Amino acid sequence: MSSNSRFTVAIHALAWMALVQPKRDGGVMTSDEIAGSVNTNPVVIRRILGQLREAGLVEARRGQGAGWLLTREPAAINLAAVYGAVEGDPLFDLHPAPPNQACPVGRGIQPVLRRRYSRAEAALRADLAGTSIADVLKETVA
Amino acid sequence: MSSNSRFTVAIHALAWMALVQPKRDGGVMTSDEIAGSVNTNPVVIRRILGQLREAGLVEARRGQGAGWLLTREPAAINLAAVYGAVEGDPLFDLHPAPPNQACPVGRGIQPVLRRRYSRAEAALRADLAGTSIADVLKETVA
DNA sequence: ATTGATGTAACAGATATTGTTACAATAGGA
DNA sequence: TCCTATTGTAACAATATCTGTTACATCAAT
Repeated sequence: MSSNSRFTVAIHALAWMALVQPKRDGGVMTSDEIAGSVNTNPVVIRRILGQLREAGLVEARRGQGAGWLLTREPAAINLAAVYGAVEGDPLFDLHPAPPNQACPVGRGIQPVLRRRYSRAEAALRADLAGTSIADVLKETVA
Repeated sequence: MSSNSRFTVAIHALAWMALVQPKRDGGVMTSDEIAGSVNTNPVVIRRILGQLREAGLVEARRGQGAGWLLTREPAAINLAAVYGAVEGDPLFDLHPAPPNQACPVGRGIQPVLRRRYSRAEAALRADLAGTSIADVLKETVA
């Protein structure tokens, strides 16, 4: 599976925000600062934080003194929410081309796989839900 | 996540082999026949069945009258084994470039994520292990 | 008005995926 | 021994995705 690192970058950004934000007046952090910790380009960070914003996990201030803020306590952000925010597509694809409808397997397998895949994905999310950004941060700085 | 359809193709091929093989003398099926049901090119099938062969789930006969055979009962092949056979890469990537080692989060987060990701992947596999090719086939032809 | 940040479009390079052609290797059977 | 049907695999094209990058409009506090 050609994977991607958005989940990692999102968790890293949130963990760093959780660490720094309380120590800072106003608490805003810029995409530039976050990019410095993740070691990537600020636009990459803005793209990913934009997805987290749509999911309600962070908030962006604009204008002078702008930046990003967590909207919840780090302990109230779990990895399933982060995963849902940055990962839109289903984990497994079905057939690239529709299977042969003249074959009993080709005709019947897609709904079976769809159900099965969504159960597997639910199991993955349930596991991810057991860890929060606060948990990740605590382990990371330990 | 840029996904792929190898898992789907593998399950489809195995389910069809499980359906047809018992009805056939010798039981071998060619990549051409399987490609006809999946609706793809025989080379795509041979590539994927090759991975299943390396994992010991199927066997290939060569020469005249060659083709593919299941090496186990369909009830003894579970989806976690199929997933393991066709999906080599980890589910989630870490950082594209090493994070900033001067930052406490950048320095400490990778081992935490590695552990966490491998736990999530184990949860996924555990769920997949609960379904066999026989289960898929039964639901598919129902 | 100035300033410093977000939001987003556009593009390049790298890589993955699927489909395809081509052909060597294999082994059964005439 | 030769013919034949199939696997095994390399090579390539088309497409898509991912990451990084430049560029610039938008925004709001000072």
